[in-house]
Formats: sequence, structure tokens, C-alpha cells
Amino acid sequence: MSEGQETTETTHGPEFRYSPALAAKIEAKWQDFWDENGTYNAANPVGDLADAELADCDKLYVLDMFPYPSGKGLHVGHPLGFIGTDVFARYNRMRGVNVMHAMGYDSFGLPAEQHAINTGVHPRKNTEDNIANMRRQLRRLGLGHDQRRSVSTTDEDFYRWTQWIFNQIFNAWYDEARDKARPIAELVGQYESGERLCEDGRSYSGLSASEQRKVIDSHRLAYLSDSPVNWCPGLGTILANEEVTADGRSDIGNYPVFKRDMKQWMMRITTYADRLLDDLDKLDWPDAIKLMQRNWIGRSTGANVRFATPAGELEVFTTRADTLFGATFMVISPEHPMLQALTAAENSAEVEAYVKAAADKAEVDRLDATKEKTGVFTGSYATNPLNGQQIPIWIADYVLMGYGTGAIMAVPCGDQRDFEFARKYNLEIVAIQQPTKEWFAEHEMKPSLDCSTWPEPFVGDSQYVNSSNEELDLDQYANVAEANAAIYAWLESKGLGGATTTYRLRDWLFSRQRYWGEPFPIVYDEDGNPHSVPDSMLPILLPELEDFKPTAMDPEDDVTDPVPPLARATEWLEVELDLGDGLKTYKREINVMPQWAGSCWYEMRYLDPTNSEAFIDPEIEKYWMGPKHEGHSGGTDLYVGGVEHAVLHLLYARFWHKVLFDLGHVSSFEPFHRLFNQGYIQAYAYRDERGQAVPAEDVVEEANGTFTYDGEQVTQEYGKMGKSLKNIVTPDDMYDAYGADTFRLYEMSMGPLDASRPWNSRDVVGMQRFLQRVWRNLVDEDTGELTVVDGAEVDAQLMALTHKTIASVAEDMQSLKFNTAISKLIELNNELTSSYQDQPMPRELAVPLTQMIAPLAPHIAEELWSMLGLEGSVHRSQFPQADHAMLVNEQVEMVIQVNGKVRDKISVGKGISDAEAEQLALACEAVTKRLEGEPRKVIVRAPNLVNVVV
RNA sequence: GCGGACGUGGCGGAAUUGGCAGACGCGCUGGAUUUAGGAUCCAGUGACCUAACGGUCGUGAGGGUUCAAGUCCCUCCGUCCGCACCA
Repeated sequence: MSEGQETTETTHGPEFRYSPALAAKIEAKWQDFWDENGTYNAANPVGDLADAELADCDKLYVLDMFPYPSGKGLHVGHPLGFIGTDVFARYNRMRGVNVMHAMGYDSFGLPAEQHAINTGVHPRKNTEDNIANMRRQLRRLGLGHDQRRSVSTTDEDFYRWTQWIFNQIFNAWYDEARDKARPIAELVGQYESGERLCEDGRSYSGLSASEQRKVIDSHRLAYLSDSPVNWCPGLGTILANEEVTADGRSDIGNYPVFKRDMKQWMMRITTYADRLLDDLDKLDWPDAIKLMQRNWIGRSTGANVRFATPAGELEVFTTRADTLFGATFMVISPEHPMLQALTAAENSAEVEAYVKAAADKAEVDRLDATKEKTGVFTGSYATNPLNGQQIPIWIADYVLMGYGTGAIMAVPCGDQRDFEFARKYNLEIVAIQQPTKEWFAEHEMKPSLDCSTWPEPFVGDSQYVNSSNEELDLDQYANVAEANAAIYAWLESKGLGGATTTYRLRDWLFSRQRYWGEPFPIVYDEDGNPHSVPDSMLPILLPELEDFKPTAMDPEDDVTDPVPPLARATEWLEVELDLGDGLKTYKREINVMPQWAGSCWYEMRYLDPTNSEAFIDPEIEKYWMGPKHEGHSGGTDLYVGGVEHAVLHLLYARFWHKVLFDLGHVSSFEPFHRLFNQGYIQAYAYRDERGQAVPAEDVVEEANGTFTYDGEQVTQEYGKMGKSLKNIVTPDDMYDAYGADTFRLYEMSMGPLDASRPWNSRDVVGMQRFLQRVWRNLVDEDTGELTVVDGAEVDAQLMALTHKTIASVAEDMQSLKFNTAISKLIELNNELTSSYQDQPMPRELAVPLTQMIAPLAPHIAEELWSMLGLEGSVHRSQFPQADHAMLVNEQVEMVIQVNGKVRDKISVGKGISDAEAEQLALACEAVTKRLEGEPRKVIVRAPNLVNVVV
């Protein structure tokens, strides 16, 4: 250490103690070395990044969720997953595996644009600054990424391929017969040859060119739709369902969201609903996430039933067709297309008022399930097909247009909502099942089929009653499944409906009225038909705008139409193209893609970032992501990220990947084979008497367990790190106070990777002490010289402990249990510390110790490795192999229990027989003094345990 | 309301198949070194009883199975998360 630097030392002590200053010096040195030497470069089988040495070694693709380069910079909670994947990747690299680990930036998106609105700084400038800062913070952490593969979604060379994939989706249709997407040209072929007829039965060749376009466009996987969307004036854009919270506000910014009709780009994700659901079984994902995706897709099997009404057939979806005899009224949604026709003249005023009230209601109120149900009678009746009964048709906003058919048959005796509604409006309730004895007992009432005596509807399996006519007898059944089967058959035979499946999942709303996103590769002709721009003309660059701000809107203004910023790029807006029928003028699409687009495929661009011919070379995709065997999904080997992406990103990315799979561009049918959700790091925050947050770092914990700030008592709370709570700790703070290795070790030691835990800055010192002891075991703190000796005799017990540690650390690292790996390394090091307090440590022990800490604390390990005079980088060395012969102890400790309580422990040979073990146990004093006469029973588990029952 | 996960010292957390509860770290207590300590090192540290030897209790609460339960079964309580009128 130079004299000049010593003055900056904040802690005293020997010159070569492993202090923060020394750590900083070591860390900077090796970070430069790794960059210069490409230590973490991964080898591709072909292409620019190919490496002949690849040969026979295994591959591993470790992936972190694509980070957004936030202007706020990182706090200590952000890198938790990054460190976890880094340790795992480093460990596997040391096992000789070709490891892919890279990091890029999901850099399009609203925040940069919102920042631009506030500051006037161009989003690109702002985004680039943020990426640079995040790169710096992550580099300082010592992550072993292949730097050559870092991509950003805002790179023109990246979004060129995002647009290319959009074209693939636009130019594809879903062939239900083959259950896969196919190029749209093949559909055109089917129509032209007459193999396929239009839905209305007309022949395709008889249609006008414009009509033909409409037919084809209606099959595309990306299509324009004029349907109700989530309009958020506060953000000046519309949002996907997934981006709207349960209380009808925007996920970002918490602005009100309104439903209104607008023409928008949609992605036909619903055609993939079954595959997205069923293929979850092929994935190694946490059950909780699979469940969330299953719920989101919401597949529900039931039946469609068509009721006769004066305005024609009214179709409903129900999961309980078996209760059709009990359907005593119907309810349709206020947005139902048949409402007009069903409304009787004398009811129209009331109905209109109700519809208007429902439309004016914010989503918040509309979706409040706890509020009392409301509705009005339309004046029309439908016919119950089973008993011919005329049943009234009501409208009510508890029936949603977005699910099923937007209409229901109400069976008040068997459905809570219908029951409440019938009670409120005095509609008929007829029992069609005899509730069980238990049910009546539970409600402390006498069995009765008079529903007016029931406190709630009966739901479940039970004997059917009042459910038969001349043709159908459900009264013979006592469970829902059998009754459903019978009625499905009846409905089908009568042509009144039949079994069907419906989904909660809706098509994905894909356009945004913003500036900072990928432009669509779409132009419109003079008739307003969309055409994709030829791949050869990609990328369609974002035009430079003087004023890129979206038109400012009042968050409550749900009337004014959105004006996307690109509408003001007047020169860019129109373009002359020859798309096959001569040079013509086209208008560009002025919406941009949502932020999810880039993250739907980025994991493949890491693999082949320089490819200018394809988004990825198929051979490279196959090498890194291809299925491992028949039926294997393929995809990344490990994907680590937060649970907040459970449905949005993970569902969209799976959908795109499947389209690319169907079209033959990738060999894997899932993008992420194994998913792991890291926990969150949260922090304590403190408030004074007025409820104001006070700086958490200056709060003192008193001896009595209370907390004070500036002598005043404050209250503790626990939550996210954030500016408003004044409890942010940044990686930079940690680098300064302890160094990156200590910080990494602390984050990994706090608990299992998937658990959330509180940050405690004062606890970090424990890991610093550990590294200081490791350092001191190998290096003289006064001279900085290595103290390790060659050829010294090694204590057999320490050697055995080292090998035991190797075996156990290796296992822990492979299963992402870094916290226990660290505890075992500390134990080993503590043993070494006490054994070699006064003498130098043998090289035979020092080398494996250095290698074992390398994945966790890469800088100090590299420094020690170099001081040990070893070749190359420790991170490219072979992880030590446990000698299994050394793991077997000849002597083991046998536990002696009396009545299940531990009374003694004796050392025995590991090969001891049950009989010998029993004899030894019965002879020991702890047993004899408790034993009167013969033991009642002796359980022997030699050589570990003997339990004497007296 | 429905679904899911989880409850272990003062704190973060360990604990293959049921077989020594509390590894490791923080904090705390005592000691060493030091002009000094918010540095470093060493030792101790679940609770209770006991002068000590030793003993009793102890994994959210209650019950059960077992020679033996943090782990398996039943009932209840609490916390967190997801969905939320999905027909």
C-alpha cells in the first residue's frame, strides 16, 4: 500500500490487514484484469463468439431477469439475485462447465419518458446515463459476466429484431387443426385453393381485394381491434389488463383507468391458452408461480346453453349446467350487444339510466365485490328449455362482458351472487338439490326444500330434486359430475349447447401511445389496411422529435382522445414504398410497442449478440437452449428474478417463444426451463412523533429495546427501501465501508436466496471479520508476505475436515444454498485459524480454501491465488474434488438415550454391530443409574443411536 | 370470500429418510491487546431451578401417532402473498 493512500485509511491496524482500503485496491486490480483477459467469456459453437476449445464440456445458461436501468441507481436490495446467479455461475465455471452469464438492459419504458417530461432531457440521453451508472455499480460488484454480450433493448441493432419478430407474429395465423402457428401465406394458399371457405360459407376468390384482406387480417396473431381498452389519461396511454390493478388504477403511477373503445394492436395470446397452461407441467418452476399463471389463464370447463328470447337466442356460459332446472332468471351485462333488442319500451328509461350509470362508474367501484348488487329488469323473458318456464331477463353490472358470453343463467338456490340478487329483487328461488343433513345441521335448521328458509345457497354434491321432465331425469343423480354429463348430452342432442371451455385470459393489448418504445414495422395503405414493412427495411428507427412529450392530460379526463407523440413526426409519418403493387404512399403506425416486447426474447440475443443475419443462429440457440431430451422444454437452465413478474413478463415471453417455436425459428418450446424467485431485501424505517421518517442510519437502539433519533423516541416499521422512508443503503455505501467481497458475502449469508429478509448494516461486519481471518491465515498483516508453507505435514483431522467441507460446499452451491455454504467455510476457517495461530499454514489446505471462497468472494480469492503463485485465474481453476475416502470417519459419536432423552454420547467404531452397541449402551452409567431391572425395550440404530426404554 | 406460503433464542437464520434443536453470523457478557476503541483477537451466551454436580422446560396454541416429533396426522390462532362478482 502506498504512503499516500495510508492517510485515507479510516481504520487503524497493521499495514496489510484486509481493510476496506486494501479490499478496494485488490478489487479494482482484478476487475481490470478480468475485463482485459475476458475471464468470463463464454464460447459459442459457431459464429463470431465461437471457440474451438468448447469440445466436450457441458454448458449452462444462467440468466437474471432483465433489469430496467432506473435513474435512481441501485440499492442493496437490487443485486441480491445477481450475486446469487454469479456465485452459481462461477462455481459451475470452476467445474469445467461452459457457462453463459451476461447482463443487458431493458431500457425502453415509461420512467425514462416521464423523466423526460419533467426535465426536458431526451429519453435516450437519460437512458444511456442510467445504463452507464448501473454498469459502473454492477462492475464494482465483481460480477462474472461476458461483457461482449451486453445488449439494450434501445439499441437499434436490438430493436431491429424485436420488429422482425413482430413481423413474424403479424404474418402468422393459428392452425387449430395442427395446434400451431403457421405463416400467413399458407392460410392464403388454403383460401385460394378453395380448401378453406370463409366463415360465412362464401368462397375467398369471390371476394374483393379489400374483403380478402379483412378475412386474412382476422386470422393474424397480431391484429387491430376496436374493443374496450384500459385508457389511462394520467399516463396518456392505454394499458394491458395485467397493468391495471384490482382497484382499477394503473400499475405505474396509480392513475385512474377508464374503459373505452379504441382501435389498438392486440396479440392473440388466447390461442395459446391451453399450451401455456399445459406446458407448465414441463417446467421446473416454483409451484406458487405456476399456480398464479394457471389462475391468470383461468381455464374453466363448463357448457354453453342457448335460451330462446323474443330477440333471438341468448347464449350463456355456465360451469353448473346441471342446475338448469333451477334457473329462474337471467342476467346480462350492461354492455351486452342484445340489450337493446331485449329492452321493452316501458323499461327502456330505467335500463338506459342503469347502463349510463354503469358506464360512468370508475372501474374501482364497478369491481367492488363487497358492495350490494344492483340491476334492473329489461322487460323481456327467456324460455327455460327444460321446463318451458318464462324467466325474466335482467341487466346487472355484476355480470362482466369480458368473461364467458357476458350473460348468465341465474340459479339462486345454488349460487351466492344469484341468491343475493334474487333475495334483493324478490325473484323466484327453487331448490333443485336436497342439501345434505350436515348442511342443515351447520345452519342449525330443519331440512326444508323451501328456499325462503335458507340462509345461503347450497353448493356441492347432493341428491337432485325437481330436476326432471319427460326426456331428462337428473333426480336419479347425487353428484355434480354425473348430472353435468347427462345434461351435456341432452343439450347437444337438442342443439341447445354443449360442453365448452372458457378462459379468463384475454388477448394482449400491445400498443402504447408513447414515444420511448419500439416503433411498429407497420404502414397503412389508403384504405387503412395495415401492411408489415419488409424485413430488409428494418429497423424502423424512432424519429427524432423536437418535442417528444406526449400531450399532457388531466388524469380524470376520460373523453379526449390520446395523441401519440409520433403523430408530430410529420416527415417520418408518411413514406413511399413499393410493397408489391407499385410505389405508393403509406402512413406509418404511430403507436409504439409496450415495454414487455424487448424482454420477450432478450435471453436469445445474449447468445448471439452480433448476428446481423438473424435474431439468433439456430445452431447457437440449440446449443444453449435446446431440449435436453425428448419431451424436455428446453430454455435457460436457470432464470432468477422477483416474483413480481409471475404473470406479465413470464407469460408474454412464453407466448412469443412458442410462436417462434411453431414457426421453426427455435428448437425449445419454453424460454425458461428452471425458474427461481429470489426474495426481497427490505429494511427498517423510523418515524418521529409527527409521523415523519427520520434517517434510519442515525437511529440508535437503546438498551431497553426502544429506538431514538436525536434523543427523541421514534417508532420502527419494516418495508421497502425508499427515499421517502429515508432508509436506503446503496451498494456504493457498502463498497466504501467494506468492499465488494464482504458485501457479496453478507447478502449471500443472510438466509436462503428465495427468502425475503431485513437489511441490517451493522451485521455486515461479521463477513468482514471472516475475510480478515482468511486473509490473516495466509498473509502476514505487517509485511503483506504470504505465510503459506510447502511440504509441511498436514494434520489428518484438518485434512478430513477440509474434504468434508469441499463435499458439502459443492453440494450447497449446486443447490443455491449459499448461506449454509458460507457457514461451513467459516467453520473450516475457524478451525484453521486456531490450528495455525503460531505457525504457517500448509499449502495443501490454503489452496482449496482459496478456491472454495472464489465463487463467493472472487477478488480476495484471485489475489490469494496469485500470491500463492498459481497459474491463470482462480476462476478458471478446477474446483477442488472431495476425496470420499476421507469423508468416512472411523470413529463416530453414538447417542445414548433413555426414554428418548439424550443421556450420554460415546465414541464407537463405525462398523459396530447392533448387539455391541446395545451392550455398550446398557453398560454406561447414564443408563445403569436409571435402570431398575430389565429395560422394557431397546431400540438400536448402530452406529448412531441407542434408545433404552425403562 | 377463494387459493397459496409460512410461524424455531434478543435479531437474521441452521437442522438428509422422524433420531443430539438452535450450525453460522449479528448483538450481548467477560477477558487479552491498545494512549484510545464504534478496530482486532480469545472465551461464554435458549429459558428456568441449583453453591455445584446436575435437572426441568423449550420450535405459534391445543390434541394425537411413535421407543423417539421442529419434521407425520387433526383442530385452532397469527403473519405474509396472489386472485378478487370469472358464472
